Amino acid sequence: MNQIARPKKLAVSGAPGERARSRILDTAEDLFAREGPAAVTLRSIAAAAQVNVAAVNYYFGSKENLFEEMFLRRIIPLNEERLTRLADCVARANGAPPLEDIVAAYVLPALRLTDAASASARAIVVQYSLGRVLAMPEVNEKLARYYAQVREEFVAALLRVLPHLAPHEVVWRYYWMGGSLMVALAVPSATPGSPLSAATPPAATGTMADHLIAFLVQGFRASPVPKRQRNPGGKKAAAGGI
Amino acid sequence: MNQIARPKKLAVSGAPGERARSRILDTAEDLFAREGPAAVTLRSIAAAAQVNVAAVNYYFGSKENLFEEMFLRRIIPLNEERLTRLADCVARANGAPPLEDIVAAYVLPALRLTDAASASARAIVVQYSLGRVLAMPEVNEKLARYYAQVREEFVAALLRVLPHLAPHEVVWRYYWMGGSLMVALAVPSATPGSPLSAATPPAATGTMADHLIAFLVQGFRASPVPKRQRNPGGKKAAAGGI
DNA sequence: GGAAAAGTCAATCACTCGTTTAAATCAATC
DNA sequence: GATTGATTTAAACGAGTGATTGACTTTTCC
Repeated sequence: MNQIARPKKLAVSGAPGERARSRILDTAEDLFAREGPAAVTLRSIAAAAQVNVAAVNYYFGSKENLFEEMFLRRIIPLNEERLTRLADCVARANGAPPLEDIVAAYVLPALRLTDAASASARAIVVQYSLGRVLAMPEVNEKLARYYAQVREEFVAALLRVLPHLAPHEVVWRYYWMGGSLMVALAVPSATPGSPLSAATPPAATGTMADHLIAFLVQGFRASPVPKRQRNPGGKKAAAGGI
Repeated sequence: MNQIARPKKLAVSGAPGERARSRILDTAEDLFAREGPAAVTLRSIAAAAQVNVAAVNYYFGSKENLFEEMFLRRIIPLNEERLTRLADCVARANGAPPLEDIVAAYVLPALRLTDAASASARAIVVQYSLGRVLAMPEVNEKLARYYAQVREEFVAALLRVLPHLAPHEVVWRYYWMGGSLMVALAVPSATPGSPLSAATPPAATGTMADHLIAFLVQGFRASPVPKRQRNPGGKKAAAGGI
C-alpha cells in the first residue's frame, strides 16, 4: 500500500538527477541545522534547493526516508570510526590500552566536527544523539543494534582497564560520557545569544578535546562509591555527608 | 493584534474551571512525556483531558503559552532549589565548601525526579534542557538570564574550590556536568526497547546519584591539560600520544 | 533519429494544525 | 428568580502539511 516509486537505478555521477538528489540532501541538512527540525518542510527544502516539491518524493520516496538518509550518512561513518579506533588501540596495546586511548576513540571522531565547515554535520550528530535519548519519533530505530554494539565493545574495553568497577557502573559512566560529549559538541553550534556560547574561551577548540578527555578519564577513574547514608531528615538536609 | 481573551480573574480554588485548567496542564505534560513533543496537539490534549478544543485557548491563550507554563512550573523550582542548596553549603563552609557539595547541589534536585511518579516531570526537565542545547523554537528564551545566573553562581563557587583551573575550563566542565546529568535523568525514562535501558542495573536508582557525583567530582579534579602535540600525520594517526 | 527511460513541473488532493466564532449552559449575586 | 459573568460547546476558518497525478521536457542508449 505504501509502495513508493524510487528511481529504478542510480544515475551516474555527473547526471543532473544525481546532482539534484545530493543538493536536496545537503539543503535539508543545512536547513535542519540552522532553523531546527520544525523548519524542514518539503516545500522549504525544495525552495532552498531550487527544486520542485515533487522532486523530494521522487528521489527519496517520502520525507521520512529523506530524514533517515540525512541522519545515517553522518552517524554510520562516525560510529564506524569509533570502532576502528578502539580496535586499533586495543590491538596495539595487546588488549589493555591506556584509558585515555579508549576515551579518545569514542570522543575524537565526533569532536573533529568542531570546525565551522562541519557545523551542519555536527548539528545532525547532536540532534540524532539527543533524539535517541528522548526517543523522538523522527529518529528511527534501525541503528539500535548498531549503537548497542558500539556500547558493548567500549564497555568491554573499559571493563578490562577498570576491573574494580561493576559492569553496570561502567555502563553508567559510558552514558554519562556520551552526555558530556553531546554538550561539548553543541557548544560551538549554539547561537550567539545562547548561554552556551556566552563563556566560550578564545582558545582554539582543538584543545577542548584534550580537556574533555582529561575530564572523562578522571571520571572513569573515580573509585566506586560505598553505600551512602541517606539523611533521614527532610528533603533539604545537608548534602555534605558523602 | 494578537490580543488573547484570558479569563478576567483567577477562579477560586474549587471552581470547575480551575480544575479543567490544571487538568489540561497535567494532561499536556503526560502526553509530552509519553508520546513526545510532536504528539502534543491541542486536539490530543483536549481528548485526553476530556475538554473541548477551545478550552485550551480559553485558559492559556495559545498553545505556546500552554507549553511555556508547562515547562516553567517544573524548571523554575528546580533551579531555585539548586541555588538554595548552593548558597546553603557555601554559607555553612564559609565560602569554601567541599567540591562534592557543590556538585550535589546541582545534581540532586534533578535526580530526585528518578522515581516512577515523577516520570513526566523528569521528561519535561530533560526535554527542556536538551531543547536549550538545541535552541528548539518551542523552548522559549525567557529563562536565559535565569540559567545564566545559575551558571555564574556555580562557576564562581567551583572556581573558589578549583583555583588552579582557568575560568573557561570550569565553565566547560560545568556544561559537561549538565550533559552527564541529562543522560542520567533520561536513563530511567527510556522506553524498554531503548538501548538506554538495556543495561540498567538491578540496584536502586538512589545509588546512581552517588555514582554520578563521584564521577563528576573526579572529573572536576582533573588537572588542566598541557598543550597536546597534534599528530602531524593523517586523520587516523594513533591517539595514544596524549 | 527515435524509442525508452529519467527527470521536471504546475496543480491538486486529503488531511491536520491552531485558532476563532457565536450560541448554549452553568453558577453565583442582587 | 432574573441578571450577569464565567465556562463549555459544536462548528467552522484559513493556513500549511506530505503526497500524488499527469502532462511535459530532457537525457540516454541502440
